[in-house]
Amino acid sequence: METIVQNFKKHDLRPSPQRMAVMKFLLVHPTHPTAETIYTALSPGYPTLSRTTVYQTLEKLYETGLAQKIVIEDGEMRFDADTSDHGHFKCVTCGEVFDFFYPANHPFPEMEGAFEIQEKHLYYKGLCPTCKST
Amino acid sequence: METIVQNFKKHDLRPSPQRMAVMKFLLVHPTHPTAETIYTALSPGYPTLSRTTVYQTLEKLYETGLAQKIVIEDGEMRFDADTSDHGHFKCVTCGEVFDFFYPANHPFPEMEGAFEIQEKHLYYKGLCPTCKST
DNA sequence: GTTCCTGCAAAAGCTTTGCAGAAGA
DNA sequence: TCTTCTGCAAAGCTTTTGCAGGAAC
Repeated sequence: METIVQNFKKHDLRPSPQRMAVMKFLLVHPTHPTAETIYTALSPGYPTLSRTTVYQTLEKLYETGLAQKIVIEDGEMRFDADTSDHGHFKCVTCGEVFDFFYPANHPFPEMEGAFEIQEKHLYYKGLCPTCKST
Repeated sequence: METIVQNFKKHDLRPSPQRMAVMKFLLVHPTHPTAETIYTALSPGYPTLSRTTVYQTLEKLYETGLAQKIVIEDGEMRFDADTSDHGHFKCVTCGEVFDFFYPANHPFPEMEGAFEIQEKHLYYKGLCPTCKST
């Protein structure tokens, strides 16, 4: 909790109750939620919370590097407070998104020419164990 | 041209003029166009062409494996007639999408457990040589 | 006082769906 | 005939923007 406030201040983000709630939700639910999911989950506790605030908060978290923005399917942006390098797997049947990790020194393809790479994203699609066996 | 017709028939797709035009556009323009880009480009030649047809055609091409569906940014689906394994790089400044290739035997992270992987996507973001030097 | 933040309402952008007519098998 | 395909219009969803009031610094 303390840490969240400190991280916010470090990035010139005011630790408003709404922002704290969104960040806390991401930390407690590492399920790569969408903005809508977060909004729906937090609404009962923050009756006046608006989607606008959720969207803006998530964008801020992404800009400051406090969260990752994940795009696997069009039309749904997901967020992840785990900003370490890791991949994502989306089950095409149940829609759930799983993490998968790899060593820090894992070789990634190089690019020819003078490209400046800022983000690397890796995602797979397929069937999760549960859906596969059904 | 002949090949396109044959590929279509192989997958039970009728080679309508509209579909041929979309497929041909993808082959001639390996620039990962969006549905809108394709629609805009083809409209002059097919005055009655509708977005619906473009969207449906692209979906069909994806389902039959004749094209790849690429999602990097939310809100824009891109398509690529090159269905070989390769990565994509999107320049955050100019928006252009570049291909990058890697050896067929390039090691990709493994997943623990009984996941059935159907698609692997790799994309980078950053600055392209032109935008970097500007 | 000035800047940042919230949230309502509206707009925007991309994609999908319903449906009727046309074309092909 | 029966299935597939096209395309107009409308709807659907997610996300963004304009703006006014409020809070923090």
